[in-house]
Amino acid sequence: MPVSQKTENCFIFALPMSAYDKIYAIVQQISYGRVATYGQVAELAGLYGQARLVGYALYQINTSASEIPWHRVINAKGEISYSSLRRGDDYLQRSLLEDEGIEFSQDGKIDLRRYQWQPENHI
DNA sequence: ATGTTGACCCCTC
DNA sequence: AGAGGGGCCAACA
Repeated sequence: MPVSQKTENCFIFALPMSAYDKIYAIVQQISYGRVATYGQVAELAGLYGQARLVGYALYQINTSASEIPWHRVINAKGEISYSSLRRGDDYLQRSLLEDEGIEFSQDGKIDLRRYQWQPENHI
């Protein structure tokens, strides 16, 4: 029984999903009080090397009242990615993370060794 | 149909 | 530690 290309790309999910849906599905799993990096989300979604796509996917949702914890995604340097395009949502992101007990260093960085989310191993 | 732009990442000086 | 460059690819003009 040959496996279709789409199914093969989608190692966690039974049905084919769009790249964005894969990204959202991963972000939804990030625990309270923890953070994941864009690259980490991409890789877990089966999109290795496409970290930029994660940023773009989150850009689509952060203004709407979404149940996706978009604020728990930061860059590989442990920083919030600031951009004027975000119209203040980047500053909101820091505030939301601090509300979850995450501490920032003086230069605005999060210690990934302390706060990075480790996904549960699935069988 | 190109060309440009990013909430990115990694490597090399 | 900071800059530069290549890779990535959907969205947009």
